Amino acid sequence: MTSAAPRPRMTRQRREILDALDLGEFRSAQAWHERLRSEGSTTGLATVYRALQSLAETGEVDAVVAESGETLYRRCEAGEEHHHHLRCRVCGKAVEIDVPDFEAYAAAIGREHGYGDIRHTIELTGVCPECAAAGDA
Amino acid sequence: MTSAAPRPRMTRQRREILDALDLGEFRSAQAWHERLRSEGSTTGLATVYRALQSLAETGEVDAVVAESGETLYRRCEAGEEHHHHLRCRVCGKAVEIDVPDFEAYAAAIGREHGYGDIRHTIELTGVCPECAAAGDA
DNA sequence: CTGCAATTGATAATCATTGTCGATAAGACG
DNA sequence: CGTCTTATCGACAATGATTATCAATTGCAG
Ligand SMILES: [Zn+2]
Ligand SMILES: [Zn+2]
Ligand SMILES: [Zn+2]
Ligand SMILES: [Zn+2]
Repeated sequence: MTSAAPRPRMTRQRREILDALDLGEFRSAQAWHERLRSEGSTTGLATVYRALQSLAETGEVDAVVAESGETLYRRCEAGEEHHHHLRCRVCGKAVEIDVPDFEAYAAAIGREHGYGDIRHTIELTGVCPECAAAGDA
Repeated sequence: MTSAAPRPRMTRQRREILDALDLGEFRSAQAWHERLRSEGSTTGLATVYRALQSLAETGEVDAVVAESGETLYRRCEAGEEHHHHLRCRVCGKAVEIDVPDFEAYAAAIGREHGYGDIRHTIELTGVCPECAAAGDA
């Protein structure tokens, strides 16, 4: 039923974005754009937004909504399953964590209340050792 | 250390907002404002934003950031402790849920990775029975 | 009752994100 | 390889939520 997903064209811009993603932590679309520009890329901001959104939909990158409302993106381990992060509020450095049984637990709670199509969000944030030492608290 | 919190003045506007909050589900600041207006209130939008923010800081109302980036507010049970919700994506109806030991679990994971000042977010969303029946899926 | 700082509200300003649209270039096909 | 079709670009305008301004009010301490 879902129209055959037409795989995106491999343009120079998309390639650059994928590359940049490889070495980074959670950053906003604008931050990724700035980084690209600082590396000499001429890719436009709107293009970065579009690419990140598309990548997030296919699960190739993780997206989290910060308290400020900005959406932050990060490249995940290749072909990785659903998972969660412990992220530094200061520098964005993230660690993937394991939340055993939570998936099943969530579904059970939903059933218990008659809710269907359950989805969940678990975000852990803190201050990493480096940032704590630097006192950027 | 934290400057003595000067309790907010009890103005007509603040009272109205508190009252409206009593009977509601998760709604955006703008939605709460519209509701007030429809009830005859003349309270301004900026005031609603300010009141909700202030209430969220003191924990008198819960605030969650939707995927869209909007912040949604809801009045919680009086004097309630930290807790989490199972919320309907369609109508906003929410149930408070219990996530045993997660607080301790989160702190442990943080310690394990050297992260400090751990905070967490757990949001469960689904479609409530009524909305499922109505097929607004 | 007075005086003044906290609060309000209409409005302008921000800021992230999305839409527009002519120009460009993947990539299918021959 | 050339062509052709059309997804994708990018500069810029538009949107929508939230915040800042600032003069006018008004809790409320004294
Ligand atoms: Zn850090
Ligand atoms: Zn999960
Ligand atoms: Zn609550
Ligand atoms: Zn519902």
